[in-house]
Amino acid sequence: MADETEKVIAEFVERMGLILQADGKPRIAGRILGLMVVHGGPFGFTELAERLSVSRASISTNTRLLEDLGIIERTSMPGDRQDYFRLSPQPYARLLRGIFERMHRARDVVGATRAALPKDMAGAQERLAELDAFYETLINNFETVIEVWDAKGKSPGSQKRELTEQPA
Amino acid sequence: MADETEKVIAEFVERMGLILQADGKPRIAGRILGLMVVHGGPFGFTELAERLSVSRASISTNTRLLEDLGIIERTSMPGDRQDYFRLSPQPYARLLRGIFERMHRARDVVGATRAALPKDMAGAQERLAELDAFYETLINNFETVIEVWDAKGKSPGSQKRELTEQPA
DNA sequence: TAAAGCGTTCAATCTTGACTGAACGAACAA
DNA sequence: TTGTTCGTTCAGTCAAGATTGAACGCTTTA
Repeated sequence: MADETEKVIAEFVERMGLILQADGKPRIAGRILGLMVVHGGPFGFTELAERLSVSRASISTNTRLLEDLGIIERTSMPGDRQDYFRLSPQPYARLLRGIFERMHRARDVVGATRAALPKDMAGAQERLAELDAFYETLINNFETVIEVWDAKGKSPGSQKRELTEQPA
Repeated sequence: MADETEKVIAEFVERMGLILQADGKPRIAGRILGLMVVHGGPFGFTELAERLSVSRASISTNTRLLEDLGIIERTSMPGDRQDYFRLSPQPYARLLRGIFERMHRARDVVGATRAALPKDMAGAQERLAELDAFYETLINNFETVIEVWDAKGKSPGSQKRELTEQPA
């Protein structure tokens, strides 16, 4: 693999780290995800630690985080007691759920406040209603995107997944 | 105003702080926004600092942040050399732009990587294309929401803004 | 049995960014 | 002029959370 290509990949992995970080997740989680996007194959636990020059403790924590989010899956190889990880079937839609749920929580806060505030605080009620409506449309729209994306993932067209491409 | 009401408001202000924080913005910015949502009226610079028990330096920094985002506006009162702040006309859609731009940047990273990577890395190209497409639909959808919301704000129906409600 | 490799956990460290206090210049008042 | 009230800036502090090293329990191998 060309030197230039290596550089591009390293850069991408790093940027994915920053992107996930901007999403409130640890940077290392993003780097792991980045690595999995470019090189498809399952990665071994130790291998991840080495490639990212990061402690095994971090790999343990962050793979579990990504696993809990449903973004990656833990697998195993026959005759090998190491854990392996690879992208989940619909990794990206899962990423969305985080944002989606945050919005939902925000709307709940607004709704609860609105209900708890006296009706005669007209100005406050009005502004809260507007904020509520805003989150409402936002959430509805997000729901649509997630559904569409999930459906797309279930279509036979993009179901292919090469488990062994590049021994990673 | 009832004691219970005060408590609800304080709670709301605090939660708005956390909501904005989850969005990568300082907590105090969220508290300022929360205060403005419940009490509509313009707030004086010093008043904000006192009500939130926060340094004037923080108010300076965070009002400017919100101002730059287009979420609040700085105004002035005749015969008073203090600065005053109030919600912008379409405050919530502005909040969105942050997320929107982050997504845009993310898609650019993916696109650039895809272009820089050799075409014969079929697996990588395919996965990057999928991620690219994902951000694409996401961005398109967001654009729609923002447009819809902007249009709504421009309709005469919700144009009312009570500048003087509650001397705050 | 012992030794090595595995993943997890936890206390400690390190990093990042929010927040503050103090100093400052500008505008106004006396 | 001096003194006060503004808002801003900046160096320093502080807090939150990411990351690590070490210890641990478990499983496999010899």
